[in-house]
Amino acid sequence: MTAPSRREQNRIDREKRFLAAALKVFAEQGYSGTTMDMVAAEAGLSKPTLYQYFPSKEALFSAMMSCERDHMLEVFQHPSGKGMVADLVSFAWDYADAVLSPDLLSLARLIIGEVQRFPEIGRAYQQSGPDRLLSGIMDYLSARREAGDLAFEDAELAAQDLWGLILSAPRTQALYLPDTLPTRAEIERYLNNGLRVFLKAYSTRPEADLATLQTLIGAGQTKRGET
Amino acid sequence: MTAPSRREQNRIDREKRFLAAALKVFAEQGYSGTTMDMVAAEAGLSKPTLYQYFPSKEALFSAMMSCERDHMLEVFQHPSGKGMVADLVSFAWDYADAVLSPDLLSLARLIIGEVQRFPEIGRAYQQSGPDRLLSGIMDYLSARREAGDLAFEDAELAAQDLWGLILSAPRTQALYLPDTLPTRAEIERYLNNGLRVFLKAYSTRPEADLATLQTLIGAGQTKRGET
Amino acid sequence: MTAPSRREQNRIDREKRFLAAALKVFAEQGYSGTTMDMVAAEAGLSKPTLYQYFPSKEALFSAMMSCERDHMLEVFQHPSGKGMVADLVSFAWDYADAVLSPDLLSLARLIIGEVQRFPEIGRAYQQSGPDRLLSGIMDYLSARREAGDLAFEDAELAAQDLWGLILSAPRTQALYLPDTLPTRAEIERYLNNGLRVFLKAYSTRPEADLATLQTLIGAGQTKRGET
Amino acid sequence: MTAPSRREQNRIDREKRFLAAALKVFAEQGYSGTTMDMVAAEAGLSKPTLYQYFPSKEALFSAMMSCERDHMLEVFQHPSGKGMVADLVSFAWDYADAVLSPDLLSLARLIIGEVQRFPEIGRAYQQSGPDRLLSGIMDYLSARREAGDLAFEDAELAAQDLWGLILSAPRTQALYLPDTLPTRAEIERYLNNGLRVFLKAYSTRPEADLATLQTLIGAGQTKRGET
DNA sequence: TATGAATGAGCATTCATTCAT
DNA sequence: CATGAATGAATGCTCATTCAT
Repeated sequence: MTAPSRREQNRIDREKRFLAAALKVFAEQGYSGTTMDMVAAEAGLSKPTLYQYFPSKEALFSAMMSCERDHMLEVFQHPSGKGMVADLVSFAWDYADAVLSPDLLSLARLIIGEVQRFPEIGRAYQQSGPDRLLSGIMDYLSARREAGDLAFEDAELAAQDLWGLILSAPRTQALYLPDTLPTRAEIERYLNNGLRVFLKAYSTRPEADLATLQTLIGAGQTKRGET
Repeated sequence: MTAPSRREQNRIDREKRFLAAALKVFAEQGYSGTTMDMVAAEAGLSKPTLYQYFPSKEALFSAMMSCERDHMLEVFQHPSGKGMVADLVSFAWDYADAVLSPDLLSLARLIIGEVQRFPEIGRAYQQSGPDRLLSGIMDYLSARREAGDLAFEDAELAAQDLWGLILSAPRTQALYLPDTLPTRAEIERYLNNGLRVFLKAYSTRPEADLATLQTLIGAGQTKRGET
Repeated sequence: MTAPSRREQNRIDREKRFLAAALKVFAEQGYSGTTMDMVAAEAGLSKPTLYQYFPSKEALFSAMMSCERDHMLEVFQHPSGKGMVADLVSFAWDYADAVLSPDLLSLARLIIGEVQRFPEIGRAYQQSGPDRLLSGIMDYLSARREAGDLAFEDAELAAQDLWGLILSAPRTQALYLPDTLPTRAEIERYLNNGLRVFLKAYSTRPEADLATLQTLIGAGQTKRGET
Repeated sequence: MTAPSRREQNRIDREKRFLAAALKVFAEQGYSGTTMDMVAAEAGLSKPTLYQYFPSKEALFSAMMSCERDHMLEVFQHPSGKGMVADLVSFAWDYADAVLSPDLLSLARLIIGEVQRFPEIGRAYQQSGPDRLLSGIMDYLSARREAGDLAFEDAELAAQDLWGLILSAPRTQALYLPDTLPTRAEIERYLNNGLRVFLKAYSTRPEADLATLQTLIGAGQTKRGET
């Protein structure tokens, strides 16, 4: 495993700069609204250099999307070990932070807006983002079913229910209203309510879990630090 | 009430043709990706004629959006009178048919993709589409709470939960995968599951309602005709 | 000589309206900057009607120019009979009023600006405007030479000298500075000075004539009413 | 003082080519009649390249005008030292050559034709062309008055008289008849006559000066080489 | 006859892409 | 290798001109 030469390193740096610039500009302006000049300028390099790294606008777009797909994997968290309700609260906040972050929302808007022209990208994003997230949830929920904490037949449906209860409303709204991100308080409202419904429907001992949830809420443990 | 002259009628027809063409092309290509030539060609008329009706690309886009917003109001249904579970099943299919129709999905993708450049349009769509739908659900659920069938504190959250349980998953997927619309069977799966969870969490007599739901499902009454 | 029918009269009226509109718009916007829509709108009629009277933009332009050429003939005055100096003063003011009128200046700018593309029009204007004016001056000056009041060999040169002394400076300036027409006082200054030089150079009794001029100036008879 | 790099030189060359092309095409076609394609083609370069140098048609027009205004300053001459009459003859020919050159006439027509749409340009031209020329004449005439050769009160009027006597007629005609420039003989006729009238009116010893003028004319010294 | 409506051709301007340095 | 400079092919929009009513 030889260390990359200085030249090679330089090359990689530039590529990253172009990809970061592309992400920013494409997310802000959309595919057709983005010009190669904008990307080059944002990267602080020249247009021919950009073309040396990516042979066309479309290639740049695809490469940027692949790159983002890779980045997205890092969202998933491990259970805290403080019990299911605490785990779910923790997961929920992690998902909310990720899914409602301005950057990811911009990216999602971009993909949704361009998906008819680049169907592969929609599929790729679906597989690497939502699908992976969903399967992470599924794994956890299945483990809890094994542990006797939850009861359900179809883990996928249960996971989708959790996601839908917790994040569907704020995310849909955030997609349509880019200048009014939900506040922490609003997120908390959706989150607590969603978890409550989820536990009512899926917990094997709903009263206890709802009480625990209430405790966590009362203790302010569901609230995260303001930005 | 004079009938519109032939001239006037012609004018209205052409305007409609342009708006329909604009909807199609904008939905397929996005705002920047759409050219006035494309719209004119799709409408079977010439570009200067298009400009006689709409003074700019942006005006055409806005007019098309207003027009679509007006169309969207017609979705709402009245309760069937056959009981709450039957009502909910009926509502659910109506919403699913509307929300998952290719045309409305295309329009939603367009709006989401352009919302950073046209924030007003996102707001307008939110108000005339989702908000109105949500308030329709809220009204019905509140009535049922009055009737003692449901129990909840916050009608808005309850309505959002219903929507999120039933349609969040297929709609999110449909947004990302434009060429693979969910089948009726898949929709049915989400729908039945969502209603089950909703009833478990919100019904004042969950067992009875779940049984009713099961009956409706067993009787195939939740399935609608294939396209 | 039958009177024109009402139809015919209507036709002539419309033509005049179009020509007047064309004069106004062409003078303001230049040839290329003028659109047939502008002319039709200014005339309060429709574009096809305009085309019924003039088969093309160029034809309209030429017709308007011919029409204006005909109008220009009416400027010339007859001697007042109060003596040469009074005549010259009177002529000078008449010329100044005509040549420095905003409308004629606009027309002159239009012709000068378009003369490379429409050389005939420059020639036509030259013949019907300046040339005719010049020959009027020549006739008067020649008569005065016959009467022994003036001495010169070449009447054309004498006439051009008179014109150049009196109007060259304010007219040149007015052509270049369309928003600052010379005031009556400025015109008077050029005019009195020009006449003085002319008389010094051409009069057979310069002292007497200069004294007369001084008298007229002193009596304020060279000043005309302010606009 | 570093020499400009080859790149820089190239840039300057191209800019000059564009400006020269713009002068030619604008002068021939007027502002609205000129297309950026024409200018680019005349310069032998492409339209986008033209836009790289000048961000808009209007900017190109203004830049060209500024450039021409700078060129105009070089016309002024110094007295020959052979006496006032010889000086005036020399001046007169210099002015005539400049003012009646096809290029300057074209430029003047362009400015006059566009001055209503670009009033600043008319003012700028007036200041850098005619005003400067006039003040040069005024200075010389004032010096001669100091020397006792001329008598007048208002130097500006005297200078304008000189200009008007000498050049008003041929220049006015040349503006209107672009394809028939005055011949040298015609210019000479206007010139000699104008100087004669000027000396008659302003010289302190008219007979002597007129005789000198006659001598210079007789000696053919007022004639310049044919083009 | 007069006009609302329609359009082919063009114009200012921009963009993805390539070449020469 | 990196870049300033160049361009063919659009793109939004307009105009002179024509048709159908």
